[in-house]
Amino acid sequence: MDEGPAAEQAPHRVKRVSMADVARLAGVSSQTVSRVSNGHAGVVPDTREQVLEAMRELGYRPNSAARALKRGEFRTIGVVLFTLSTTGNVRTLEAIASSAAEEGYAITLLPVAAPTHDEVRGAFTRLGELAVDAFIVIMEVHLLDAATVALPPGVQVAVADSNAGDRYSVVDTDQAGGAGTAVRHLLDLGHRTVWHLAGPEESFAAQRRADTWRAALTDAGRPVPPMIRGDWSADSGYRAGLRLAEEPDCTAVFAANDQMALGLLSALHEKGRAVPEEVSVVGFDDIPEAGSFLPPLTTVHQDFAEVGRRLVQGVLRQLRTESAEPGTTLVPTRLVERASTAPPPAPRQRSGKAV
Amino acid sequence: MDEGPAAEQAPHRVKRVSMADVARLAGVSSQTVSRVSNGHAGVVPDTREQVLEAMRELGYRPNSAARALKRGEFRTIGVVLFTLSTTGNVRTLEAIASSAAEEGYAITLLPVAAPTHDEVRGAFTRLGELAVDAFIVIMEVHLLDAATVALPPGVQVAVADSNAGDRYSVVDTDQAGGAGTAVRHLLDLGHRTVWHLAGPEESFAAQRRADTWRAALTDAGRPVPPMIRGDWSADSGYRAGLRLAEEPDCTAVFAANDQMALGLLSALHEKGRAVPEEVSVVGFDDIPEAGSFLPPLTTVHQDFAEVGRRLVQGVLRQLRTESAEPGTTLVPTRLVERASTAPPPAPRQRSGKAV
DNA sequence: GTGCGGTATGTTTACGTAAACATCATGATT
DNA sequence: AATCATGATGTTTACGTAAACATACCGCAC
Repeated sequence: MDEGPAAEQAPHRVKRVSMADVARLAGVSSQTVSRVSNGHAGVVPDTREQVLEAMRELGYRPNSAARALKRGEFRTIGVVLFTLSTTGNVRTLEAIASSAAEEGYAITLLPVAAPTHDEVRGAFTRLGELAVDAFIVIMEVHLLDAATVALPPGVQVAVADSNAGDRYSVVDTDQAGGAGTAVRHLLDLGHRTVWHLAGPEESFAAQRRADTWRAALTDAGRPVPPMIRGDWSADSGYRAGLRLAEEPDCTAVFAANDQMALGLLSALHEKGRAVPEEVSVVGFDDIPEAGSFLPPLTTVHQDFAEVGRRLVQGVLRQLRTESAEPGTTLVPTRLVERASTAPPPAPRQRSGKAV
Repeated sequence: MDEGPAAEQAPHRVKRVSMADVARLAGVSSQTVSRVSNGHAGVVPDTREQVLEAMRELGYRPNSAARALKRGEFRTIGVVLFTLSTTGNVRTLEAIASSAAEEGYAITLLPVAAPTHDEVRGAFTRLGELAVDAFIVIMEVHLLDAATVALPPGVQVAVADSNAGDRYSVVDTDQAGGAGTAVRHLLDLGHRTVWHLAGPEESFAAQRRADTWRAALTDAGRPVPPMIRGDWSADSGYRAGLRLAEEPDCTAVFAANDQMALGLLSALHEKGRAVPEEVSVVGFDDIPEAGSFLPPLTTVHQDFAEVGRRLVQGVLRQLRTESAEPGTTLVPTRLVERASTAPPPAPRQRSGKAV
């Protein structure tokens, strides 16, 4: 049987070992092999051992396509995202992957080249044909809207970075809580008001942080300085910093993420504005490097791991109950105080043209 | 046909639409549906339109499990990696994902919890059962060795961050070229020698960079200072920086990655050692934030996108030719000069106890 | 010893797709 | 008019697995 005539037929393609091959070698039916393979009861130890031995000898590996076809499930979750260039996405993805692995699920990545409606729609179409039981979307909601039409029915979805809690199961960091804490921290330190270096308009998270910043100032009866827009990059933070350095009134800045805070720090240093003595800076994210910035950055810590975990759990629960669970779950943040914040320079005069 | 008796049988499970359903509605055979679905010729426009209409109406999506079973391929590449916490891995993964997408392949992620032999072996076993045609491994070679036994035969592999070019198809950044350029840049600036802040021992890339650093100094007839070991993190760079700040002879440091360089910068600043006036620092990677460090970091740029692209192309080529292609492909680097390097402080005296 | 319950194992079938082969009409060629 | 190539479409089959059903065998109760 080792050198059967069939062995010659396809020299170029490695014929995979199937249950039938194992069955033949072990002298049992393929159903018995299936039972052993799936750990079902009702196989006498003697037979089981024979089958296992045959599997080992032939190097049998179950064919997942056939298995999926039979079972009707792939044990795989698709993850749609735009980019791996933001810390948040990467960390969330990492958490999703490990949570999924714990549940015996694999992750299939579906990168979307550009955040345009067409691209997103295309991605969803492909995802629909993909070997995936459910998926998790990490992107801005307004793009998701456009793609809704293409959302394959019956496939469960969970979403991050979005406010679509009315239609989907959304898990997100408590943006408002975090931003509020950041602003209040600066106010408590004695700053008259707080400037804001915001993320890009398209980002729900950025918008949420900005809204909260404005509300926190208004609630405290403080003036609201003009908002500055960045694009999450350190570079945009640098450019913003050059502008802010020119504002003598600016003693405190809340940056919407740590990368922009880094650029900001760089620009302030270049312009001779000392942090935190003259200007206090707070970031958002708490990336691992934040503690090594100059000065070490006070920032809002996001628990991306928890977001990822809940995303996976949510989508699996939906899968099991066969029902959607719209609603939003918020993961709390916490402020990590380091060395980039301090009380404002001096009991300044109103018009503040001193120095 | 809309309200057939079969409609009631399974209220809880969404019965997926199959080719047969489409065929019935369109009044053709399922083979014709298959032909339309795969864009084969030999279907009259009239019929084709009818089929497409039926597909649309029923929301037909091909079942990828059945397709994979029939075709014997999944059009999916598995990616094994330890962590998404290093820039290199993330950027490489991103490039892999988009290159693969261009070729019509999806990416399945297989995170390995801990870099132990058991974990790796387990990961490979799982990967063997996964719906994957080939895979790409991003990890240290000595761990790959242990797992070789479990490598499913007939499945093609490409590897990054390894020197296993004799057995696998390896694609890597030209570590030696990059490290050599970095060291020579500092030497050319007039520094007597260059210190090295190395990455962790397990990393092939770290080892390679360290070896090259040593060789470059030796070639130039310069003394080789003791090597300092970090673990890629900014934190370890900070700790190393505290030590280096105590070395009056140290005027130039080559850090094995940008994160460690960041920590180093932070420590040097804290200790009052000016960069680049007193100490020059060169990094490796050129992460997007490197330009915003204080001072902006001179570093070796790695083309991760190219590495990812070649990895995918390599593995697909192997898949098509059904043959392994051991060998190593090196992707060139280039030095990005920013503001963290300068000539050494002064024409110092030999014993250098000045200042 | 006949029948019965239970267990170990074998046989049939279906999952959805697509290759291979079969059929049928149409119109051109003899 | 008979033949044949051509193109459009239908029918059969196989991919590898696992559920459902079938069978064979064992020991025990009557």
